[in-house]
Amino acid sequence: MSVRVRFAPSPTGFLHIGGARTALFNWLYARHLGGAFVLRIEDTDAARNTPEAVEVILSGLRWLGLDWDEGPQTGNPAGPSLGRNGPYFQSQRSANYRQRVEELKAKGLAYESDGTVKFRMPRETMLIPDLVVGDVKRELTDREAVDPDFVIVRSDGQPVFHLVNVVDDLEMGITHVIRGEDHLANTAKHIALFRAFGAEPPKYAHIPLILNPDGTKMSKRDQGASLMTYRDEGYAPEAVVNYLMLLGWSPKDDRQILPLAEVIQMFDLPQILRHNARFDLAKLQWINYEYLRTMPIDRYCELGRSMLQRHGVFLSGYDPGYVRAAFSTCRDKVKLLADLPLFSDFYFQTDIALPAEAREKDFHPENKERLVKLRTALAGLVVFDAAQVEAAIKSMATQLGVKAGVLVHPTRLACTGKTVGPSLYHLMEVLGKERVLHRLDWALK
RNA sequence: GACCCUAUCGUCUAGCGGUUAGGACACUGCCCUUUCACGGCGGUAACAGGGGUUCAAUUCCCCUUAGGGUCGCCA
Repeated sequence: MSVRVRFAPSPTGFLHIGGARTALFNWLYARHLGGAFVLRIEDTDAARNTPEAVEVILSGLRWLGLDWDEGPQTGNPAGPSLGRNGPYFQSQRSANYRQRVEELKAKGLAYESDGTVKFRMPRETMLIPDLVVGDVKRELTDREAVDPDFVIVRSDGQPVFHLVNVVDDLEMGITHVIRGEDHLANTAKHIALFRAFGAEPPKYAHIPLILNPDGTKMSKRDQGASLMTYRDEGYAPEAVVNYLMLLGWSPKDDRQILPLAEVIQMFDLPQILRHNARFDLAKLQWINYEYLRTMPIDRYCELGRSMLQRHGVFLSGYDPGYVRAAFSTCRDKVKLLADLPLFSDFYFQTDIALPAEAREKDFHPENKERLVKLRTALAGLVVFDAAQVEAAIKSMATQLGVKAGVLVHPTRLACTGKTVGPSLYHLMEVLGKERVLHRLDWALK
């Protein structure tokens, strides 16, 4: 039988970074085995469910590149979906749950109590086989020893998570449940439910959780818990995926940057580590930088354009070749795409404003005299490329008996309005002679 | 309170009885250098503690400690 896994998030309005990793591991396992990756929306809690909240999940998964074989295509519960095992919204499956509850009641395995329906949980130690953790013997807790039965239908008629989760996994033919370790203790309930339906439970794989840097549980409110903040701050999705897969899984050969295709080949459940991992932003940033500087330049431009746009810098009026050249000079200086506007916006401005203190420090009369001479030299260049510009500046410095830095610093300020940025010579080449001379004139006024 | 999981540098990890305990991030020294970076060559840094088993434990077992999770008419 072919493998079927699922990611079953609840639409809370955002996609948790830990949920994203759970989705990733499910996806990886499905792709590794050529199985199906099912997306199911657990929207039983009507109060906080909106189509928008579902869209957040869908767009998060799409952003990461985790495509699903079955599941909704939009946030609309009644909308289009992929696959023949739907509906994929629990809010659309009430009839299934009702029928299953009747089945349990008919078998004497569920009963009514205080307006609810409770499941008759076996009063015994349960063995939970787990592909990651191994066999777990789950004894009854003190409270369960008193009464192990649990509610499966609320007094308002709504079915509870444990019930719907099991019914859906059963009816959707899920073979492997890969989920966070926070569900491990609950699994005894789920196994009992499967058996009550006369079905064999799926294989379980409980993966460790992602903790905050200080080792506490990462909850919704914690900094960095939402996947989308990484997109907004300019992380490349391929880098986020790479980082996430390294939390609890390792290629065991010391590599940190791994092609996804290769990971799909290697990935398997038993090698997943059993202990929780702390989220390390510095490592993510490093990985992100590695991707940023090695990805195809067109991909880089795509990410860069949308980042600048979000910062109010519009590039539609500029030649694509110019934009590409401009971004190229920033590539190995910018670690986070969010910093790209700071490094590149001067390429897309007509007038450069000099900081007030720079006027006094770098454009005092003596320096202005030198810069006028440099301006003349630059104006005389036939080929205005980085090598020629560098040669011109250095020879002018020699001629004036000063260090190159004396000319370099003010020239950078005149061209970019900033003290940091791409390599000066290269940035001047990209700007072109005309813009450079114009900016020097402007600064020397 | 009960139950469950876990434990190698600060962090992510390699290790599956005998290793100078390896790599990466971070930190840091030097070099390179037009800013900022990159890069190159180094450095600091770990087997939580205590018992066993064994000729030999980071590795296997037990206990303690610590961290995390679960015991809902949340999911």
